[in-house]
Amino acid sequence: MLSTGLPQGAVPKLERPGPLRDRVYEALLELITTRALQPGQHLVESELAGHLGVSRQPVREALQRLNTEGWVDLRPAQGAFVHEPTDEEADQLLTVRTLLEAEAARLAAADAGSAGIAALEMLCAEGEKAVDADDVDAAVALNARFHAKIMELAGNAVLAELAGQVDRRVRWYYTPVARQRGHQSWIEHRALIAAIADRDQRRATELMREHTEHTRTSYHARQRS
Amino acid sequence: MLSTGLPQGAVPKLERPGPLRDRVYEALLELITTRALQPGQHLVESELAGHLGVSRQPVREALQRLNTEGWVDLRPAQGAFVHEPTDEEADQLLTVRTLLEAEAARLAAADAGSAGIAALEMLCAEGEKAVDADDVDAAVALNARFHAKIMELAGNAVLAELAGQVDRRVRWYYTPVARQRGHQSWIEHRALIAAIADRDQRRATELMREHTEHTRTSYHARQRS
DNA sequence: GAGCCGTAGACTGTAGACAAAAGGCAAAGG
DNA sequence: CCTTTGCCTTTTGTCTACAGTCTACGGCTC
Repeated sequence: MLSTGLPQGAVPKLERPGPLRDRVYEALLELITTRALQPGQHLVESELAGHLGVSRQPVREALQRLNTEGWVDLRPAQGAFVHEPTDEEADQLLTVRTLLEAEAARLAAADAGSAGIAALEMLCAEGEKAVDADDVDAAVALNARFHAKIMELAGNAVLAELAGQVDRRVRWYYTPVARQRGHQSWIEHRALIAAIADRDQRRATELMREHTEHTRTSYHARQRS
Repeated sequence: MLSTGLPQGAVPKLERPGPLRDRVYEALLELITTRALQPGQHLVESELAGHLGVSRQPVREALQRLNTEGWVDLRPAQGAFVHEPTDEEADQLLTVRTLLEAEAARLAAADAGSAGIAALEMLCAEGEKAVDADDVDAAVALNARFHAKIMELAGNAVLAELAGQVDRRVRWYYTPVARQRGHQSWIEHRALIAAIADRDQRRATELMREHTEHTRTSYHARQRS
């Protein structure tokens, strides 16, 4: 036990830079999701290393992680290429997302505390405000946080881990479409919160399923245009 | 077009060793799942490198991949430790597995061809034979192949990818328990095949759900002993 | 005797260098 | 004019070396 009277949280933990590979990973993921690196593009290690001011090694490790998570394709002895999502893959990903999110909604409904529900409602309110203000970026971010919060309330770390990755990839494909939907989305969120507050597992599952299925519908509608 | 008269498939493709990191990855995963490397054990890079006859680099890359997939915990500036599964985590993993497998069964029931069903029945027959012969290792392997086949029939690559990883980890936790169940398991498989052959999505889902839930029950029963 | 500080060892994190393989281009031959 | 072959450039895969950091042990002080 510390004998000093310092409050526990006051020590800023003197933030260490942390492993370089992780920061490279974050940077590359940001570049990919923002379309700065386009699908199919050839990623040259030395190039990225020079651009980021680090050695090739951390870049390599970051690329490998991105590979296992499906963001880049690592062709042996040839290099890394930004993954090109096919329509089929996007569809399969949406199927899985629906599954995971629906289960999360069910679990959240099973044991949601009033504090959690309050947090959801707050996020929802902010989201609606962002939509009204036409602040699309904020709305998208709040949407992500809303779903993440439900995951948190579900209390299943493994599920959250998988859903986090799937969601992020879905959002990558879905970004161009996201600007259409927006208002309707938050209405559905409201209904979902109500179901969770009522501890109605079946209704929560069904609402979340419909909600994510609407995403799929929007995606396909977009594809055709 | 080749002017030589060589038959197309006869060329053995002269198997190249492939990236060293992948083989190191496979080797380490084998060592972990077979309990040669016990949970909590400290994995020293240079040690493994020397033991496998390679440099530290491929070992590092393999460890990082194992880290992202949840097999080892990579504590910064301290090294890699074989992940220690907690009861809670095992339970969450089983929940997710139930979810994924049940969906796979539904999809398989939705569009299963007669060829696929025949393959399932063949695997089932072999599995029953292995159980009767008390060949536990073969039975476990065939069980894995059976579930993998259903995944394949589901025709969802993303789902298969996730389920493959989850399944392997579940099997890791579950291995000591596996020797109890065995006979009952294949009876349930038979029922599942019948549901898929009938294209009864609801029944296939439910049967697979019960089937994987039985695994959970066995696990918890084991825990108490 | 107990607790603290200093030092040494070991391991990881990162950088740089070398060898091998793949793809592209040009020149020679049919 | 087309095909094929050889070379060359580029990029990856692997190894070795060095610096930073954490842990553990031993001595020292109170």
